[in-house]
Amino acid sequence: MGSSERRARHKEELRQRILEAAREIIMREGFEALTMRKIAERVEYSPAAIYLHFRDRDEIAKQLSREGFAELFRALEPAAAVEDPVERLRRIAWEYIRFGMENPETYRLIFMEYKYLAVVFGGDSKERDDPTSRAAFDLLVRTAAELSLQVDATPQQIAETLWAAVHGIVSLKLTCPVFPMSTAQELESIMTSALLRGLTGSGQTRTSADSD
Amino acid sequence: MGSSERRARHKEELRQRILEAAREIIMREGFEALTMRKIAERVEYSPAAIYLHFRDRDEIAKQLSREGFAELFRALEPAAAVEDPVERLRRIAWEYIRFGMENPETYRLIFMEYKYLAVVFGGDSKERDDPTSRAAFDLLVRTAAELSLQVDATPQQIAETLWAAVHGIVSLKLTCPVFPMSTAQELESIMTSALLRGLTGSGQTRTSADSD
DNA sequence: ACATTTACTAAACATTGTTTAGTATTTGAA
DNA sequence: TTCAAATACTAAACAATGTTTAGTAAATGT
Repeated sequence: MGSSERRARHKEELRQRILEAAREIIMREGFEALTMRKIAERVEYSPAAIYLHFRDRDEIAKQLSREGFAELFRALEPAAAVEDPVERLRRIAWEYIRFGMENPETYRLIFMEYKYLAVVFGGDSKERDDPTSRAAFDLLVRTAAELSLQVDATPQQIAETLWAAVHGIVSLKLTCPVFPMSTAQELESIMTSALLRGLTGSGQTRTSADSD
Repeated sequence: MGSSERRARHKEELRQRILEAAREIIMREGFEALTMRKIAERVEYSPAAIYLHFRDRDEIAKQLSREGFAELFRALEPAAAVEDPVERLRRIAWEYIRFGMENPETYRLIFMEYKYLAVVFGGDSKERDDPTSRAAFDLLVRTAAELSLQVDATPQQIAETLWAAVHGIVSLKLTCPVFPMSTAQELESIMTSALLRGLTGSGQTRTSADSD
């Protein structure tokens, strides 16, 4: 009987519909507006039905966080293919910030909501960290290793520093759009220029405003 | 009759007790654990009584955010008095990060909780921004203006970039203590060295691990 | 002395996440 | 076919939240 397969397929389909509904709610009204009842209404099931597919609300958020990270990773892939390591870092920073500014709720979910970053990056002892996240970060570490550094730090530390720098720009702009008066892209340009120059000692000054 | 004054004093006292209770709850159990009922229990009044002193829960959080910012400002004052602008920035960055790591819940409230940064920095059209925040930021801008810049950016932009950089380190570490494997202070040292070198073109390499 | 303001509470309301108990429906074998 | 067991689902309840309402008791000012 292939009927059990049909049922499994149906179940998976509903699971996806739940995630899709959750995504839509978050995009439209923000993460804090995500309620089980709203999801239930959107998929036209009772609230209790959702618990047959996800342990709790957190499970849904975690899954969305994982998928959001994968999406970010995909957005960075073209930049990661650039030959020159310095230019590669510029492009990665630029695309990272663009992703954050264009997908504020996704970014907030992954990197700013207490609890969900640990899901992606491990440390939450229970769950193993998503291999995607390691792959993404290794990208940075390997690129950092290609630079001729003028600073006493490991590639891992350089990568973490670069990440913190761009994350700082995005998270600040998302938390308070008006105060850092410069745009995220302006800050990115200054940050990247200064950091790369400080790290490598080389005097590149051109802006990376070529993409888009 | 001084009795009305006594009543006013008593009222102000209760207001302070409410704030104090809220502070304690946040410190002990985090911001999300802050409930009106818990505050009420701690000050030994009914939950409704709190609404006689604060419009809603948000008002309490906003007030704590303002006070937290003032506290941060005080923590930075010694660093702001340093003569040499480069060393001053190093010290400010160091103390900023120390404050964030030692007061994670306060930092989260001020800079990471959606809604409250706008309170401190204006932009929330209704409320005028706290003069303290402008003063604090002007400190950075003025110091940036003292640097001999090798980069095409205004002091305001430099200041915003520096702020984003240290904020990135703190917020990343607070959101996921385990992943950025380096300590906040290690990242700060690398970040500051690279940024300052990139901005000024000068080759300072010493670490700022002198304080504490 | 007495109307009014002030300080307060008990109880209710609406909204959350989540659980429980129960009901159809489907499945898989006797 | 028949029927126990698993499956998919819901209605209703529960507990916790922020906030409001209606009412009470005491202090205040005239």
